[in-house]
Amino acid sequence: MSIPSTASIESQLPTTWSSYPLMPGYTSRLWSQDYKPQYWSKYLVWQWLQQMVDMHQIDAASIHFQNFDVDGRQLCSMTYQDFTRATGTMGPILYQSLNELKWSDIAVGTKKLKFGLIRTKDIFPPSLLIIGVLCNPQGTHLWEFIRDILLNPERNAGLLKWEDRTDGVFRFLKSEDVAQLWGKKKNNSTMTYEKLSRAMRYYYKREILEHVDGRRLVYKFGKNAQGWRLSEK
DNA sequence: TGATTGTTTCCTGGTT
DNA sequence: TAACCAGGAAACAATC
Repeated sequence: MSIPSTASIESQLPTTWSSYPLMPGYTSRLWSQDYKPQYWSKYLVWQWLQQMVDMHQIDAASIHFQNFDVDGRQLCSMTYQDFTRATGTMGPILYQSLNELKWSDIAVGTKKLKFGLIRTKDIFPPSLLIIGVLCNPQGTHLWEFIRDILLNPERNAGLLKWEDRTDGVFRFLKSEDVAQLWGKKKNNSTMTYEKLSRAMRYYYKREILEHVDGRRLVYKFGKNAQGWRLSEK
């Protein structure tokens, strides 16, 4: 089977998520054959990695992210040893998860889904459901979006900065740019920092963020925010 | 189909 | 005076 290039795959994807029909209980994006990790773009590889970090409460600092600056085809060619070298003790888990995805019977699943009779969870293995969720931008919350920018400085063009990495204190460097990026993710061209910050303030009550006194553009992750700590286990 | 959740939008008033 | 902060209220879309 020949594998199309990442660019050609992405050019075939819809520009908006809503252009694919969703069924009740079905939160994944329908990609037909593109579910397979072999077809992932670099971005999806990274998203998968992020999701695994969150799911297994991995210390993100222990992962050599530069080793995952690859597309799905390159990812699938990585050996067990490659994963262990790049992620330490998490290597086996990531390797197994990837293999599970590589060999899942996607064709059967998508065929059944076309008839709209079966919920995703009935036919997809758990790790595949993870991909479904992470491929859905509606599933990514604002605080996770912020956290992911902070955790990936190579993808963060001076938008946000850690003030105190240990305490989870961070600062907006380009508040409006972050708001624009968030708006782009949500297909909302009218997003502003004013609106984004209102959403941020709602997190105080849920203890996802903690209030930082008297400092402009500075926020702090709270006890209910996960995946940002250096030694989160 | 109603309830819930997570924003989004708008607003007023206060602070830096 | 602009930019930001705080939080109430209502609306909205997705999900349960």
